[in-house]
Amino acid sequence: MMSTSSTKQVAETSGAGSRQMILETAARLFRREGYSATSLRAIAAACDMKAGSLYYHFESRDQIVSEVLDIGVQRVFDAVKAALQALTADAALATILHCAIEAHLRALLHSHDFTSANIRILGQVPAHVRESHRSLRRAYENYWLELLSPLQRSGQIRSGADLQRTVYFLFGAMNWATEWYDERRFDLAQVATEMADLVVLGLQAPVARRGD
Amino acid sequence: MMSTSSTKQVAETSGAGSRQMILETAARLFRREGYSATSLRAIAAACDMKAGSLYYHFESRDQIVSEVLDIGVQRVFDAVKAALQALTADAALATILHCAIEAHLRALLHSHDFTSANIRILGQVPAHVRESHRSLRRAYENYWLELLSPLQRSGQIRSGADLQRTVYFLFGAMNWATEWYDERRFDLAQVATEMADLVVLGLQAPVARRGD
DNA sequence: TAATCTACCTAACAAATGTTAGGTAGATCG
DNA sequence: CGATCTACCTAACATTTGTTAGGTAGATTA
Repeated sequence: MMSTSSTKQVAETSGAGSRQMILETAARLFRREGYSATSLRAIAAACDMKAGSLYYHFESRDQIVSEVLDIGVQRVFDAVKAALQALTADAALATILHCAIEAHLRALLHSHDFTSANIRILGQVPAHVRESHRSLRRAYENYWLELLSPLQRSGQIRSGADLQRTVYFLFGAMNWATEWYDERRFDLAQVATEMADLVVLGLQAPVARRGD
Repeated sequence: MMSTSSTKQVAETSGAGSRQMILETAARLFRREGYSATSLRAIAAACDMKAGSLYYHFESRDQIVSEVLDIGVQRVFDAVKAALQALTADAALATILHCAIEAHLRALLHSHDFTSANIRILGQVPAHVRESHRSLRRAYENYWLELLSPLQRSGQIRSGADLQRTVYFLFGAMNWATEWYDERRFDLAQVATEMADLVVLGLQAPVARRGD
């Protein structure tokens, strides 16, 4: 089990030291204000520090944002992998997709600034930062492709569906939730179920473009 | 009233007007670099001007970004409305959705910096700019809701689908294309067809969660 | 011709930026 | 005890930022 600390987050951030706190603060500000609008002084101030002190823990601003980006994808990746490993090997399309979608949405939306920050600022960071981050993103994308691929070969997904684009559509529908999801107005499990219903029905049925 | 308007009208309608050029340049840079990273000096330089000159045409940087945002949504809005007006009143779900999705994607992705800029920078602009832009976005969202609503009442869309969330999912899948679409690698009509297939099948079939 | 208007320009402003150099209180250690 | 290490601090640097004030060449108008 995890530690028995009553306030886990405080215990973790203060226990693991300032470095982790800086990363979490940076992720929160990057997500809310964007990349360029988040200065080192703002990050430092939110940590009760001064800007120069950040250089004790990091070599540059780019290194901070780079780590924030990587952590963001890794958290979603790990969450989805863990959720799917709990399924049996012969799980059906609907089960697999619902499980993966809910895990992705939960990691993305529930108090994880890293994941939301990743979605929002990736298009704003300097090219070399984005480049060094690309392999991890590619790996996560491939993970989804290899999740769907056997389902198409076994006939559970109609052969007409292009899996590459399907994954893009799915990522879009899920990641866009960072723009509208509000945990006070929506229930995450219900959103995940609705999205899974839509996609499962859209993928498994045979194509019938005219009439019904 | 219309007497000596020849000069004025030429200046207004010719694309050579500096004001329009500034807006187009700003949209292009906002899209590529993000909001905070695009300075007035950069916009001006790309127009062969100096930063101070922009204040002859605009009151502030906020006004420029505000107009860019509005134009972005308005272009997509107009394109979708025009495409749907070409349909007959009794068009089926599949036809309507395919038409609307293709129009949205085409306006979003084909050489329209305004539309892509809108998607990318909306989350980065100051709150009061985003606020003044909200009614237009809300109007476009409602347009889609009122597009789907009669289709659900007539039974073409299963009653279990929540239309509000469905529109969110759709916007996500479509708008996310700004992150991966490359006109050299994909065919827009095909992407639109695949997305429409997925969504139409997902919406029209009855919910059947287990087997078939 | 003289006056005005258009569409820019230059130059400066205060504030904010990432980054660096050097200093320092307090803990740890030989 | 003194030495070293940790984790910050202050103060400055060269740029860059949005914005403003005032100027000006050229076209238009009276």
